[in-house]
Amino acid sequence: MPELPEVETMVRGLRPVLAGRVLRAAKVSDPFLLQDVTAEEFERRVRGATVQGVARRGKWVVFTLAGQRGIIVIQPRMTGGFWLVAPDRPDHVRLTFELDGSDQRVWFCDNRRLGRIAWYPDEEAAERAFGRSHGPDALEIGLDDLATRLKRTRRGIKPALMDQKILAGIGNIYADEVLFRAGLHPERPAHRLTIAEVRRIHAAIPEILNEAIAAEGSTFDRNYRTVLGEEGGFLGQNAVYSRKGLPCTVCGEAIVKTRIAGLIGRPTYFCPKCQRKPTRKRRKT
DNA sequence: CGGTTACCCTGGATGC
DNA sequence: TGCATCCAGGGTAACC
Repeated sequence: MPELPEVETMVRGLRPVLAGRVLRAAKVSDPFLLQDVTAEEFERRVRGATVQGVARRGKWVVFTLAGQRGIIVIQPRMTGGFWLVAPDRPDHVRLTFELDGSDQRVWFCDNRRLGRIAWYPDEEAAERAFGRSHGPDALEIGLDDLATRLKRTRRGIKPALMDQKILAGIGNIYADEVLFRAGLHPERPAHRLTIAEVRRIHAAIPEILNEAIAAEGSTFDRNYRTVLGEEGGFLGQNAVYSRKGLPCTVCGEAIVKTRIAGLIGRPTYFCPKCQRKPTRKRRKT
C-alpha cells in the first residue's frame, strides 16, 4: 500500500530512532525479499554499522550507513511496514534490526511478501538502481518537466501518474485523489491534456500529498500503520478513493468505482460529474 | 517501442 | 462452521 505519504511518514518515524545509532545486528528472516544480495552478506555488511541518514526516494526507504558501509534500500510495496513498538514480536517479520546499547528493535514486516530489501555498496550504485525505474519525485517535479513527460505517452492520465518512471511516489489512492482535485477523468489521454489541465494536476499533486503526509497517510482495512502502530488519518479527508456510491463532497453525485485500461485489477474511483470525460462535439442535425 | 496483461504472494472479508 | 471466491495501497516480465 504505502505510497509517498505513507513512506514519508515511516521515514519521519524511523529517523529520530535510527539516525546516529549503531546497528548491533541485522537478521533476515525471509531471504525471499532480498534483491541482489544474500542474507549472509546483508547481515555481515550491516552488523556494527552506524546509521547516518534515513530518507525517502519515491516509495523507497533508504538507510545510509556511515563509513562506506553502504546503502540499505527497503521497498514496502503493498503490505510492508516498520514497527518500533510492539509488546511481542509482530507477525510476518522479514527483517530485524537490533540497536546497540538497548533492547530496542526495528522490525520490517510484510505479510504478502511483495516487499523488497536490497543493499548497495555506495550512493552511486543505489542512485543508478533507483534511476533505472524512476523519474523525478512527485514532490519535486517541475511543471515543464511533468508536461513534457505526459506528452510522451498515449495512456490514460491515471496510469501515467502511477508510472514511477514518469514521476515517483504516486499510487492508486493518491492518483484518484489528485485527479479529483484537478477535475479530470482518469481515462483522459495524457498526451492530449491542455497545459491548463497539466497545471491543475501539477498544483494538485503537492496539495494532496502534503495533506496526506500531515495526516500521516491513509489506513484502509487496518492495513497500514505508522511505526508506532497508529492509523493514518487521511481516511475521512479523501474525496473519492473507496467512496463508491457515497456523495461527491463537491456536487453530491454518487462516486463511481470502475476498472480502467492499463491498470488491470486495480480499482478506480471518480465523480462522474466533476470529472467528465469530454465527448466529441456533436454536430447539429 | 509503447501499451496491456499475467503473475508474483498472503490473509482478511465475503458469500454460499 | 466450513469452504470457495474475491479482494488489496506495488511492481516487473513478457507479450502483442
